[in-house]
Amino acid sequence: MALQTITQDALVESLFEIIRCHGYEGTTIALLSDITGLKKSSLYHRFPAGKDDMVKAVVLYVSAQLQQLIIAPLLERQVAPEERFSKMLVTVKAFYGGGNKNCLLNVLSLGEAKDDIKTLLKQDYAAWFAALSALAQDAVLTQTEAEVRAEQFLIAVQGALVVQRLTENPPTFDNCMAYAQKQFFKSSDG
Amino acid sequence: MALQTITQDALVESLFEIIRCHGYEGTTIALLSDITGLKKSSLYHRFPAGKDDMVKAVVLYVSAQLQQLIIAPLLERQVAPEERFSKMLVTVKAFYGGGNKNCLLNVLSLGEAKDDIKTLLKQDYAAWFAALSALAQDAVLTQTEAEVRAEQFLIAVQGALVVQRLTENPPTFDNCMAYAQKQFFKSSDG
DNA sequence: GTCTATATAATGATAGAC
DNA sequence: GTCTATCATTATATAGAC
Repeated sequence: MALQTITQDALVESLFEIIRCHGYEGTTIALLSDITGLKKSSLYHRFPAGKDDMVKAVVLYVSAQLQQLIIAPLLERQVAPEERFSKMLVTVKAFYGGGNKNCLLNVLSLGEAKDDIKTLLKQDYAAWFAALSALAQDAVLTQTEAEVRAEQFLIAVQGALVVQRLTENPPTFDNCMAYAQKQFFKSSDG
Repeated sequence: MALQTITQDALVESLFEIIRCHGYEGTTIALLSDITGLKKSSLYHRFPAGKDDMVKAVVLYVSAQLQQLIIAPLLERQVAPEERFSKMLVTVKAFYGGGNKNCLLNVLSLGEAKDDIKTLLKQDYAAWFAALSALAQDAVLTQTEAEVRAEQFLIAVQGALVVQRLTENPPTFDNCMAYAQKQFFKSSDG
């Protein structure tokens, strides 16, 4: 059998999909080995500190994705707020597989991942929240109201993912995102 | 050291708190033994089929709680819909410890719990959804709109729990519930 | 950098005394 | 019905050949 070869990026992407699906304690080194095709000792060669090292690499990868694909576009002030939001939704739907894939923030904040990992997750949430809040303020809302909308939207994302996983009813997430967009930009009184 | 003694109800309640906190794979028999004070073999005596038996007992216990404390009061048609909803919120806030405790439906739908357990979780969600939908129809909404409101509320519950766990920002859940109540009963135009 | 082989600890589960 | 003691399996992790 030929030696396995896989770039570090492709490997981390693969680890990400496994971890978001199985959670921290549900992800075993044997499972990572089986799915990536790399033997366990090879995984340890790439991540000397073991499982936590692998999880941390995945979290950092997701942080970078979040920053590039979601947060940066949200802050492009030359684009109209509604359009920035729409483009974010396209990315978000793809990122969560139309609501069929879990959010790492939910999955890893549940398990007994190390504190430094939970701090990174918290920072990811905060960054997304701040970008949404800034967008809402660009759309003429007060800071207070903008922060409420940002939080409500992120609650809708996490909640819809949980509910769709639970009910296995695929339109839930996409429907919820469409509704959330209307709510995000509605006039302040309603 | 004296023999441990604990009623089955108190034991299941204790198992519930451990499982909702640590998840399916994060909950080890050793941990259950440490916290309940019962030795591992005593746990197996009470739940001969092992871990899955324990989890199933917890899920059935939660189903009963949901039915008695949340669903039944929601369906008391002699009480005004707004009041039924308010009373549900009091129960829900207590049940989730003001947003500091996890929902078993989220926790167990993530892990690799057996299919019959996931079916029970699905039924719990469906029962809560149906009761909320009936309540919304009592409050004069169309069936379609009632079902949207019911789903939106349950999404808010699950999402707010995730976000509060993530941010460790305690008012999140209670604030979200207050907002959700207003949304649930607002007039149909939006 | 990947592999085979192995060490060490934790996990789910059982046998049998009291 | 609870306990001590133990088992078989799986988990994380390492040593060393190629």
